[in-house]
Amino acid sequence: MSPPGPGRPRSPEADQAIVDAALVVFAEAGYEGLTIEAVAARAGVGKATVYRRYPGKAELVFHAASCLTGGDAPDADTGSLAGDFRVLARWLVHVLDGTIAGRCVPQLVAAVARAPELAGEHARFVAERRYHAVIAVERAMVRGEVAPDTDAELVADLFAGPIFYRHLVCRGGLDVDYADRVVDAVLASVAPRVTGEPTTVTV
Amino acid sequence: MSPPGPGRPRSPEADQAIVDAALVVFAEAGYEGLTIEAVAARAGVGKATVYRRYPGKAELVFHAASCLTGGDAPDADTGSLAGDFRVLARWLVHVLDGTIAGRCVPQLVAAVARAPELAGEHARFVAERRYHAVIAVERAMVRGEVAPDTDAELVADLFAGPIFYRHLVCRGGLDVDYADRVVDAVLASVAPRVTGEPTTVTV
DNA sequence: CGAAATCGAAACGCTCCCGTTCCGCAATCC
DNA sequence: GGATTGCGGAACGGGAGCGTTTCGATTTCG
Repeated sequence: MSPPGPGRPRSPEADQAIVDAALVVFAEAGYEGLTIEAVAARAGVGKATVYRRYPGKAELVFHAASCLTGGDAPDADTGSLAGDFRVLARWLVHVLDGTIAGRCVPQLVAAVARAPELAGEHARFVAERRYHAVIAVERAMVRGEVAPDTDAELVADLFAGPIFYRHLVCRGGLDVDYADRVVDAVLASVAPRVTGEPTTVTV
Repeated sequence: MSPPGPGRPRSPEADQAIVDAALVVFAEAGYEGLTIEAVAARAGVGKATVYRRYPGKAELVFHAASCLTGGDAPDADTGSLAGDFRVLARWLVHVLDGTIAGRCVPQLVAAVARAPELAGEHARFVAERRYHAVIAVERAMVRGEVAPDTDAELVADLFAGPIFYRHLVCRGGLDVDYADRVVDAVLASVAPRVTGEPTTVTV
């Protein structure tokens, strides 16, 4: 398929330009609003050049989505849960607020709601980020920083939830300071209770 | 406009059927995918009956969105922050998981990203729910259940964030049990520290 | 050099939706 | 009863996007 038959090989520049353009158009217009013509125009490419690579809109969007990444995850093993969380939270804020991936997320969320075939890519994108937080919690468990029965998945939600919530629902107010405050709050909730004084506030 | 000139008055049943149908179609197809024809068909109504009420798609969606509500908020003044939060969290889960409003939220999130005129309605919908959590925290401050310098807005995010996150990003796993676990974690993070033993886990 | 496949660009027929306009009937006011 | 308005349904012209097909020029392999 790719390796050389005779004839002119496909332009890698066009490959990349099409994917980039597709992500930009997707972020701006959503799945329904994305047209092949718009992508081709933005990429500076003929429509045929797009159709030569993808059978149709669905495949184009699917492949572009699979190229979505916020860049490589930082190595967040700082030695303490607080340090790890701080790195991860700031990274997440950067991905959501400073990359094309962040602008695609709202559209992706909506698209997944009605295009089950996109659900896989979406789950991958999310799990990729979620994974780091879960690992950090498990490292903290080994160190005894948190209770051994801590629910790492829940903690990951507590930590990513408010940041996504601000990005998606509240629109903005997403900065390093906010990330740090969320981290502090989550750390407080997983800090081991002082022995003998459970401080139960519940009814 | 509405009150009686001569002639047949507009059918209230059609009014309601159009709004209901618009919300269902919006939840399934999103703003770009919503067509007047689909709404009219789902409402069991002629296209002209829709156009007699709304100049076009934008106004229809806008009005339908302004009718969005998860039902009346429960009176959540239970006397303790834990009780208030439990009621609010369960109510939020119900709204997101059991009403048309919940199914519209993902589409609304995406639509707001490119239709600034919807941002107002979206902000209203969110603030309406956020308000209750902030009030609950302020009541708890008065009672001395939480520190007087607690950031009520942040706590509201900690509490709503993970639930929206599950609903929007993780897709599912949203139930009463999850709501309760989030509430417990948030309560732990705002619980006053035992005096003299700050239990700082940070580096 | 010749064959083959790509390139950007333009045009094609097709389908779908928009917004409008009719129709015949029903409901309401004067 | 007569005028007026709304009803559901069907049709219309116009525009937009799809997916395909051309075109002439370019780039690579054999």
